[in-house]
Amino acid sequence: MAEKQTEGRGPTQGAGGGGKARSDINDVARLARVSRQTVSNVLNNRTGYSEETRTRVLRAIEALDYQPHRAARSLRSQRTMQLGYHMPGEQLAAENAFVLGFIQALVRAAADHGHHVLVFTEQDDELEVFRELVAIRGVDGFILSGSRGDDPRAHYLHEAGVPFAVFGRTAPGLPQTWVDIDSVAAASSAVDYLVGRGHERLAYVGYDAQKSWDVERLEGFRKGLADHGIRVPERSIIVGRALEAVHADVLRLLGGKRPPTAVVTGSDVLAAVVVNAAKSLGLRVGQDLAVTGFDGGFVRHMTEPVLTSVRIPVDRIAAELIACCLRMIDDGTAQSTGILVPTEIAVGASA
Amino acid sequence: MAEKQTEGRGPTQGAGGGGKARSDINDVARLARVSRQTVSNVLNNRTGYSEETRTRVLRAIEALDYQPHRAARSLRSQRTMQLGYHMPGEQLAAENAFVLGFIQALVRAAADHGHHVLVFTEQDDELEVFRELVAIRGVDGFILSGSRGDDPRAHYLHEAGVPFAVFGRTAPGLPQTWVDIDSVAAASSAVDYLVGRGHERLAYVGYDAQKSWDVERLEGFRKGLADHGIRVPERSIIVGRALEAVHADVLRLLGGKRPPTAVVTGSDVLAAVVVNAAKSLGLRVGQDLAVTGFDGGFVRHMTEPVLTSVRIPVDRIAAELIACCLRMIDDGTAQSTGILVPTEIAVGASA
DNA sequence: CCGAGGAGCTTGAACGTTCAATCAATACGT
DNA sequence: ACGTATTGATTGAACGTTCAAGCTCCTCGG
Repeated sequence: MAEKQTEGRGPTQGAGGGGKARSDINDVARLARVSRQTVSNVLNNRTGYSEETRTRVLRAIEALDYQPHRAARSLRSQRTMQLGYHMPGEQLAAENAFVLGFIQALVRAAADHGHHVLVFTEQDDELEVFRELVAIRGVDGFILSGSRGDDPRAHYLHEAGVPFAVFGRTAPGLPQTWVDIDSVAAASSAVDYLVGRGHERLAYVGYDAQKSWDVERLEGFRKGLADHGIRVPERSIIVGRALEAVHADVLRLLGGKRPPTAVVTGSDVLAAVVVNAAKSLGLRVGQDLAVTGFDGGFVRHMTEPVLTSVRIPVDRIAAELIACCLRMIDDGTAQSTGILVPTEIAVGASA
Repeated sequence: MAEKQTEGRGPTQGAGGGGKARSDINDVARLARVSRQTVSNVLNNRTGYSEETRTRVLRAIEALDYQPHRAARSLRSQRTMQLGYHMPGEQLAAENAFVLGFIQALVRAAADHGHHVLVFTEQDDELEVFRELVAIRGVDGFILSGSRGDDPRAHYLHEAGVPFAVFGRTAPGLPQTWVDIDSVAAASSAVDYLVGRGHERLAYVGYDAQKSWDVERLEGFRKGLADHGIRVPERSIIVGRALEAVHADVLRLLGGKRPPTAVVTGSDVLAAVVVNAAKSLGLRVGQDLAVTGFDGGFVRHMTEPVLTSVRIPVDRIAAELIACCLRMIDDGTAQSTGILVPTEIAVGASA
């Protein structure tokens, strides 16, 4: 069965000895006895080839361990297969505890679609890196998180016509795709949980209202109270950003007269602070005082007892974000859609 | 002063109205009345043009807001200007508290050199993503961290001839570039600090020996003791991975007879656990019991009082790693070098 | 029997840059 | 004055892929 020997050599070998040059699409084509284009078609599973050719091509790809050159691909197809994630830059921010898990989830979700994640943070001007990344066409789209109100990043990306998906809601006027948890429902579910376990004197500890989440979680707490016809004094609602200050306020509250029996918090980090304060006063968390967290990441395990916490389903959120973003990239259209993903309560021993 | 008008049109405009096509190198060349190549040379600051041409080119670049197309560049130059960072994948691992700060530092350091960071994590097989990234030429090099002993990742990258720099030491036989803190000295400096403040009954709480760091920190603790001629009972050395178990052990230790007056820990997360346990027993941390952490990230502020901690200088480390990695990429040579960066003690109120 | 249409495959061009070679003009040493 | 560098610049080709045509053969309806 005389092979036609179009040009019998294998993958382009460097003339010398050691140089093991990677094979390109032409090598595959040669081995499979088809044209470049057919290989390309198989690779991008388009139509226009027989089943038999397909297997021959796949076999050749396998044999040569061929993988298409990313840069060459992007150059022609205008797709980098990379998404950019703008991470918050503050080194010591308490929200950071959440971000790592989010990144992990994003990376995984992106990988499921054959994409990579380029993580960046602002240097000087917040939009600078965005502009650069868009200009050099370094990514196909962006994932944003931690929006505060009217987000300049969202405005810029919209303006520039670059696909993006937001975790959280932002820039009300803009057509955009977002994924969010129902923070109000989530916080109020924490109240439900505590009331269900017999608590009536509740308190709330949260961040001051910098991001929409902070506002909504407090709102959810208030709604939860209202649902059960409970009223709490205003001093039982503590908000702040500096953990030291929050700690002091909590100490005062717990040490005061008619202290709360349960505390809902806006994050696991804050819950840890509350646990700390409670223990300083000799209270046994989980027995003398119930505490719920909000996040469900690794911080939940840092306290003793392990926190009962409203878990933010990062995997689900990341999957939706990536899927939405990729859909926008494929369609080229920016329709306004929002997805609310449900939270659940991860039960620990703190409440 | 009649312009020569080689071909007077500006950046390639889409015929229609709205389409604002980006300008390419030819547009710049045209506007500056030089050739592509000269623009390219200016861009990559090579030699071979007059100062006057240079300014003309720069002016043109400025005017057109030109930025070279990343993919085109990589295709020809074989440089992606991207580095890969393999992040640990476990969602709930306590080491995670450290990773985010490290990523932030890496991203910043890379940006200082005009590079981006592609963060990834293993899916199934640990090396799978490495292989893929190398095959498609998605990055110029890798940054590794969290090496445990003989790291298969390092072996693979060495084998494949891909530049990489490691935070921590690994794979003893391999020529490689690493940056590390002197964990032994760091941990022993914590002992010095505590002894300096009058403590004699010390304890250690660390992770069990999975990574070299864990081992060295304990070793440093022992060295510190030896330096001061102090002996501690073996039960004062607690190692484990599950935070709950560590908590229980610490409770037992602190509640026992002749409990330590100071605890050195192998991470801020563990220190937080110790603080928790101490408070459960009614001890005032910073007064009745001194606790030192190890890391210096945001976790340090999660406890009350704020932790006194051995700070790992992530910015410095990231800068060195990136610089080393880029040097390897430029030179194409993998020489064996190691850099030990000093730690310092971030003084809080816990010790 | 012819022409339209489609399935299956191929070919030249293009994407935007850098590489390698070349060229013109000026400066230099003897 | 003449060959030879040196400086400043240009041009064709190449990187490895996908796009946009095109080509060939076969089928099928009229």
